Amino acid sequence: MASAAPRPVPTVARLGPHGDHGATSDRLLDAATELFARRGFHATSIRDIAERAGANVAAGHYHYGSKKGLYLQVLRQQFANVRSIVDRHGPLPPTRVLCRLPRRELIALLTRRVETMIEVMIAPPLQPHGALMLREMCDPTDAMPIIVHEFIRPQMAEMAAIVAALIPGAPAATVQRCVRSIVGQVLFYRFAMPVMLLMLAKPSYPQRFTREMAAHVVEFSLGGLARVARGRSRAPAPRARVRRVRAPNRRSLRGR
Amino acid sequence: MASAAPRPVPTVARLGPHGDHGATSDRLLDAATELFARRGFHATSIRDIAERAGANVAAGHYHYGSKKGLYLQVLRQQFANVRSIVDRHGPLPPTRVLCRLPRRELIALLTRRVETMIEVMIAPPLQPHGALMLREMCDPTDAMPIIVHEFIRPQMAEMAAIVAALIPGAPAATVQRCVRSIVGQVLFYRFAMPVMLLMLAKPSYPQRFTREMAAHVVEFSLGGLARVARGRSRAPAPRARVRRVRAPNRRSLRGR
DNA sequence: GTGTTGTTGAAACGACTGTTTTAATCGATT
DNA sequence: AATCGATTAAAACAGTCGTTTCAACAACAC
Repeated sequence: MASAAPRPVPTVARLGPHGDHGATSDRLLDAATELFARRGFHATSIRDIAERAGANVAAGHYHYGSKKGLYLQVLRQQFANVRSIVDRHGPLPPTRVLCRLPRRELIALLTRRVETMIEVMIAPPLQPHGALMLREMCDPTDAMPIIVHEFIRPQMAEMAAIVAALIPGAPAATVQRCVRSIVGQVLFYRFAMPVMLLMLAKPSYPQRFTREMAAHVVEFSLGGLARVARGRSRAPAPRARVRRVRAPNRRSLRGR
Repeated sequence: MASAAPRPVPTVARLGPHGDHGATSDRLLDAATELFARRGFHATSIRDIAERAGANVAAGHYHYGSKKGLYLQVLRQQFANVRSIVDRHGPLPPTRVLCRLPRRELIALLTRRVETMIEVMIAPPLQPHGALMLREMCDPTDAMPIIVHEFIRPQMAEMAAIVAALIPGAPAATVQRCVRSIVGQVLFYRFAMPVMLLMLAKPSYPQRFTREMAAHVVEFSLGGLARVARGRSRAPAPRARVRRVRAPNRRSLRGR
């Protein structure tokens, strides 16, 4: 593998203490990726990472400045990976072309995006992306803009273009809501994975399951889009109020 | 405060070191709830909790045995709260009655469930439930069964009953998938909240936003349900395969 | 009063944390 | 061969961690 794509000429590889291509720094990054994804930032120690990488405790600081620096580098690398996968679709046709596409092809475009998302985030073997992203949702760090810029924004922008073409004339806010409905359906299976696996009594999602998942999300979403598009041209439907119910007094629930 | 609602008769309050009603143990639980939700288990120290509760470091162990014991008690209490809110709807009519309900009323039932979910998990002021649940999805602990049993299972079971009535004759697996699509749409706004707020450039969801959120999810879902119900009686649609693309070699992406 | 029981306070325990220091090692250039 | 820079290794740094110990304190039973 590595021999097929040889390292950048080592004679030029003098980039100072940070950012060079020593084998140790790679092993550190791999070990850190694995452990940060599995246990999280706080529960992972530099010593754990060093041991798993077969390196010294000081190596982390030498190559990445600090634990947080290493963490940031892990996320940069991981979401650059994700971005490169997403970009395999090639650029989406411009909006004016998209709007003239037959519905069948629009659906195919949407389907491919949904399938890619499932493949990247949900289908086993699980990649570190999902766990790292989920952890960032718990404790946002400086890496959040990376995730948004490399993964979420492009993914949602492409979907928005397709959705806009599927429900022509819909206001931008409506398109955004629909995109979130589609993405939300997919991400549920990743974010609520522990719950789902516990309820399914399985160690991981079966292949059949992820396959049917993609087909269902597309089907369900096409129905949703159709109704949203139809409803817009008929009733404004400004009902539905979220009632504001306070949580009950804590003490009244304490003693068993 | 404490004088307004006097403690349970102190002469009987002899329940052993754990599980009594001392004011300290309550303050500890409140402080722990707040901090565990905000910073997570590993990033929160017993000393932080004790300080915030105005108690000694030893108090935590005295009342709850260990840090993990305190954490578990926090989750038990919080999801008992959630359960009691969800149960305010009163029991759902049995399935055979549900199936004979006019469609309008079924939609009203679904809407109420969606609104409650949004209110409990998403609408500000944010309660600790959401953060604690999200953290459990990152690092499942012994508290997972509590969450599933007290919150997820009943919520999804009720939705399943309503959905089943809305698409009569649909197989159970289809109903389950639709329920997950609905719940997923809602949970997206909680799980991806940091991303959403960053993209919206807002500190929290505006009231308008959560209100429109509920209306949209219901509309979108009704469309999805309609299409899934219709599609079932026409085409089996066994297409859509998740392609299995491996992540690119890490090294090829490293050096900037 | 004495004794008992449930609760709190201060201090200390050993283990582990991220980080720094210092010296040794390696490879290529001069 | 000598020199220099980049890298690695071992040890120590000052803190913090969860937990324990033990003395003091309060309220009650007798």
